[in-house]
Amino acid sequence: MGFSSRYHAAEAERRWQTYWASERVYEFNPDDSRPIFAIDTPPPTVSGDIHIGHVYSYTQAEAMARFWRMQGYNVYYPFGFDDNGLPTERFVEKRLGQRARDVGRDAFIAACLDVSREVEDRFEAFWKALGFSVDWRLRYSTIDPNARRTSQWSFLDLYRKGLVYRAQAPNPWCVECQTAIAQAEMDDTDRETAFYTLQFQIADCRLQINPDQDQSEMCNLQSAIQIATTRPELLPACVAVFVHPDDSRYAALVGHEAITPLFGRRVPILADAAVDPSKGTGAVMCCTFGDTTDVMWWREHQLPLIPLVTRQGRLSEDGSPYAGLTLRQARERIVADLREAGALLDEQATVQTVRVHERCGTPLEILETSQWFIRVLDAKAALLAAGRQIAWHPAHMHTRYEHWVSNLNWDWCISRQRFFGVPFPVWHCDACGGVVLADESQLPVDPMQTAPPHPCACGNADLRPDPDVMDTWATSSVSPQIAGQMLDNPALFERLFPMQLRPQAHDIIRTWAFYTIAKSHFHFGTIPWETLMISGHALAPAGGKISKSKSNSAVDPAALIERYGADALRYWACSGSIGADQQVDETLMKQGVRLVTKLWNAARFIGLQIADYIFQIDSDNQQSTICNLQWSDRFLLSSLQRLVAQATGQFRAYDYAAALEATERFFWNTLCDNYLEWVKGRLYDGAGMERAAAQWTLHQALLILLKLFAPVMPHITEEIYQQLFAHEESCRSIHLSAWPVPDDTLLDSEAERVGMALLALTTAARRWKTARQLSLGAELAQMTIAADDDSL
RNA sequence: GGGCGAUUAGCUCAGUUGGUUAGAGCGCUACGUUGACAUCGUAGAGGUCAGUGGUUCAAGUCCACUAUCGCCCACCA
Repeated sequence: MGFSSRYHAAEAERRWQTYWASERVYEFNPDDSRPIFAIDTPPPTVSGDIHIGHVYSYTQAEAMARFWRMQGYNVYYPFGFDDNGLPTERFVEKRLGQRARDVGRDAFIAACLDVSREVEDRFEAFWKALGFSVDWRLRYSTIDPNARRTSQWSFLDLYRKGLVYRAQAPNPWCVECQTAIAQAEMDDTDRETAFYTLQFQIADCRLQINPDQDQSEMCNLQSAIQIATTRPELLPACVAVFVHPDDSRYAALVGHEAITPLFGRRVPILADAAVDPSKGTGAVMCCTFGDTTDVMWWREHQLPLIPLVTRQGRLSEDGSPYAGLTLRQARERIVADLREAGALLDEQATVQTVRVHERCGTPLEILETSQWFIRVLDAKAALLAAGRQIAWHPAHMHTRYEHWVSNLNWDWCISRQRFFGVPFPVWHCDACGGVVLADESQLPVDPMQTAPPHPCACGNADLRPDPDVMDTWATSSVSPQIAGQMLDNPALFERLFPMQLRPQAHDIIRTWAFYTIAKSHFHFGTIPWETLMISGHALAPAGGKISKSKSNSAVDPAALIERYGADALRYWACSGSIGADQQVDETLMKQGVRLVTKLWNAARFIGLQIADYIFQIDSDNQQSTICNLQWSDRFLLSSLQRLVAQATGQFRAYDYAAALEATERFFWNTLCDNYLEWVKGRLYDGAGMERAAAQWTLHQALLILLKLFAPVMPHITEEIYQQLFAHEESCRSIHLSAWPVPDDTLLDSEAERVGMALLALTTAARRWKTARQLSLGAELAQMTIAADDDSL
């Protein structure tokens, strides 16, 4: 074998990936008695291709998995794909160029399964090409039978614990996707709209006139009230007008009724402190439902409900004569008619922030629908407490969780009126309004295809299957239970759970992290993992978010592997600090390539120089070598022990980036630029123990540095390790070898002082030569140095 | 409106519990092919650490305020 003059990354990386697979280097062994380190891998959403952001985030976690494996843990490293749910449905709809409801339930589900499978295989191939140490036997998807079964088990468990309920309630609704959604799935966007001022007549206003005052003025003042709105199309659903209780302009009107223009509906004028008197006219109409304030007023003041907007986003019969129109059409017509009727007093363009569905950008409506909810609002305090038991890296990300939980104001709506998801294991009884749950033995079950286990308690056997599917997060929030094989292998799960690590990006703290913590709390009263490792985002080279649709070779992961190699791409990913966003920077990838080359060349040289020593190593030989270490050897070995201690501490604190930087600095500057040059004389011309001391030192340094680099650059380190050290350590792979432990007997502060003096001497000599434009190889007649260290 | 981050060399970023002349890589300038490496090496130029005020013997680091940027949340009639 031996070292060729050049390292061919593409060939070597493929070769080692094949070797790792055939040697089952990363497979979890349940019979291994060492402590387990279980990782709750983030299953990427199947909604597009791999992008550089995935590489950034996943690689950082992968390097940590390698570190813990070398620390002696029995690493459980599964990999999942989140393919069930709306994101995948939207992706597939886009591909098919057809809406799900037009394709048909069964055909659409089949298409989703096909597309998911294809995308997941591509992802897996990519992660393998990046050298991921995943145990691919543990691959799962959130639509597979085990995931569906676990998810349905979760539902049944929560139902029995009284933590899930079905309610007819106002809830955010997407008219584009035609489904209910949860609070966590809402985004904000600005849109241009108009602020309309409408004139409402006051009912029976003449009866209110005080005969002692000027009649004409009084009548003008109180015969009408002006309200400002951005949603005139909701006028048919107006159920009240609100003013602020301290607003003297309207005080006299509170308790009376206004009449909606065009529709002539009498609605009460009510006072509520939630009204902002300075906004618009200070009087606002309450519709069912324009926003969450309307919902609050509707509840608190027990107002009637007019279901104006249909699930398709059109006006219902309650909007007659505008029934059947889309919201947009209705707005245009109603505004025009208001204008004609003289009820439109003002119209001003304005920019308004509206809530939209994060998946499609469509403004959300609030509809009263029948949905399943999980009671999270009651558990805020417990969920905050759970969050505090988890170690967050970086720590400040915990604050986001705290704020999200503290500010929750909806229970978690988990039902979706969609297709590609986990069905509810439930049949409804229309006779008594009760439900029949599936038996656990039936799971996973599709109630549309399977008969209920028994008739309803009321005797009715004609049950209606629940047609909905679960929110995708309702399933991915049990990823520790899915990945940990809770139902198939409870004994194993017992050992895996709570898991040690959840890596994920910061944008899904409010969803995946939160929901997983909630589920774990509800099911088991425990936290799901000990540590949360939160990654930042990769930013496009010019700054800003990576657009998934943009195909740019500077951010195309496959092209980057081809151009720089997996190790170099990993080097870039791991140079970004934990939790910090980082621009995609090809100069860092080039730096990674240089580091790989430098490692190769240094190893090639060291390998040659120590070849005649390696084979002699035995304890006697090693002992006498250590006794003959020179100042420079002792300097290098001593500072190496400090490096090991430092890098180990940094890895343990999830600061892989700092560990990498320190290791690189030591390797490049201390070892290559200086120590190697110092000992060349001894290596070439020295003899006996003097030479052996340098050989042993180089041997130790290279082996330890390879191990410190191994989590970030698994291929080049394996390549060198296999050539020089694998036989000696009797190890199949550097990645199964033991992480170095600092050897305190090698600490030598005096030698480090001498080393610093040697460095100063070296630098001075180089500066002197450079100033005279001499080659660094030029011989110097003599050197004197005013060193303050007389031990030289 | 509230919160969390960030602001350090032309660019991308490090700067640990406050401690001499603030670092790295890239880029730039000059030089050098020395028996691992030109995908290299050496040396150099380049920063009033966003601003103001404060605490301290000592502040890039701690505190307050301000500005700009990013993200999260709330409001959004």
